[in-house]
Amino acid sequence: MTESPIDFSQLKQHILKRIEITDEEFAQFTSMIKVIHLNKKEFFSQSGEICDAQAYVNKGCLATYYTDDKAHNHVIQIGVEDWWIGDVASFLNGTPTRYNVEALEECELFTIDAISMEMIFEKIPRFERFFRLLVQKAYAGFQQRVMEGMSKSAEERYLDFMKKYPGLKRRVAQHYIASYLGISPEALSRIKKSMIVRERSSK
Amino acid sequence: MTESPIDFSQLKQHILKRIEITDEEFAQFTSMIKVIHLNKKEFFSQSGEICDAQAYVNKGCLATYYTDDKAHNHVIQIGVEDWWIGDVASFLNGTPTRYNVEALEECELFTIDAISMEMIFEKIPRFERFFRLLVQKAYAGFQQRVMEGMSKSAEERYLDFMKKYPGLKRRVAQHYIASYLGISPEALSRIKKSMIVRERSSK
DNA sequence: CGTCTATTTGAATGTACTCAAAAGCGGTGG
DNA sequence: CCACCGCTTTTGAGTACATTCAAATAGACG
Repeated sequence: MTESPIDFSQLKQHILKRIEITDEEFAQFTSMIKVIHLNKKEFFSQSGEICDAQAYVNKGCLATYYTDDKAHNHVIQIGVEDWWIGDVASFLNGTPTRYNVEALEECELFTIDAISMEMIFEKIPRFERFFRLLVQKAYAGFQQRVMEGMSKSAEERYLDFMKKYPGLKRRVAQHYIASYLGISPEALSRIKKSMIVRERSSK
Repeated sequence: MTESPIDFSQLKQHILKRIEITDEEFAQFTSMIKVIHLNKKEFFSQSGEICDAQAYVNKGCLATYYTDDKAHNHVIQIGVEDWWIGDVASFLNGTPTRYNVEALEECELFTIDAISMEMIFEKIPRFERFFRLLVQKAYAGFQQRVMEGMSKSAEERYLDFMKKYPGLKRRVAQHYIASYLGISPEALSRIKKSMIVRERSSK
């Protein structure tokens, strides 16, 4: 039986951009990692569960959303290659998550659970810094996004979205993008249309 | 010259609810604290500055808001007695804050800057946990608030607000509350009116 | 090729916004 | 103590933007 070798090079670059580690330390880290493969529409985690792992997206794309009382979904975040996903609050506190994390494409994830993370922190304290930076970045990014949601029009937010996630609109269904932008799918369709019309008439 | 003694009892209770510390450790902590007094409309911190301190609200009430391109203010958070305020991202990363933190009443704040915080962490590592819990709570609370903003009507959010901050509407100007709820002052005025009308007709 | 789902379009509705004016409230000074 | 000033809140009118529901079209996939 042959194990296919796993390519961690993207993850390694990701970490090296933030902290310094040796090959050996990286190997210790990857030895804790579980590789998870998700098909489109499968879940990494679902509302009500404890999200006791964080996942590095090596390939693919996922949406984090929550479902409100009226059974409407609200996409909080879209994660693509080289991002981390998973509910940080649930991970850190051990409380149930309110989010669903769903694969929008076939995905390859590298996951690490809270216990392994603790072990890594003990062995290689610099990882604590790495993880703290991750959480801070998640928090700051979320704040940024919310502030933009409050002050920009839906069209501006759509333009920002396309800048932030180049090429993504060809990969994920529009209604996920609409939800991410905080509008209905119909509204997004109309915004796109009006942008095209304006584009044409300006030539 | 007589120093008036500072009453830290509320802060002590606040901390004891979360971690165990001795009187001596608490004294070490308070020795790092600066007491700040703010009059109504004065700022604890302003956009563009580095917010290198966190503040415990011993008395009074403040709003954290940011000002967008169109010079509109958006209240992100309202902090009252027994809360912490200050931009966590700016504090941790040393980056300029995008927020203004303004006193809505006369306030007494107990502040601790990043360097003192580091020193406390070294002397009393349990404070690291305390602070981490604080950040996590801020993050989780912010997420919660945003999720509610997305799924609830303005009226529901107003009802939630009054439950969360009992008595506060008598203390702060309505337009701050409106901004916190994500609506215009006029809209809030109308919502209140329609609630009263409905109230009356249901009797 | 047919079926299922996603997207677009249409029409009517609603919610909140802007701008403008009036009313209310609180504090200050005569 | 009252009159006035400035600021906040309320009310009104018109408008913009996105929503809902329903139907038509387009796309994806077996």
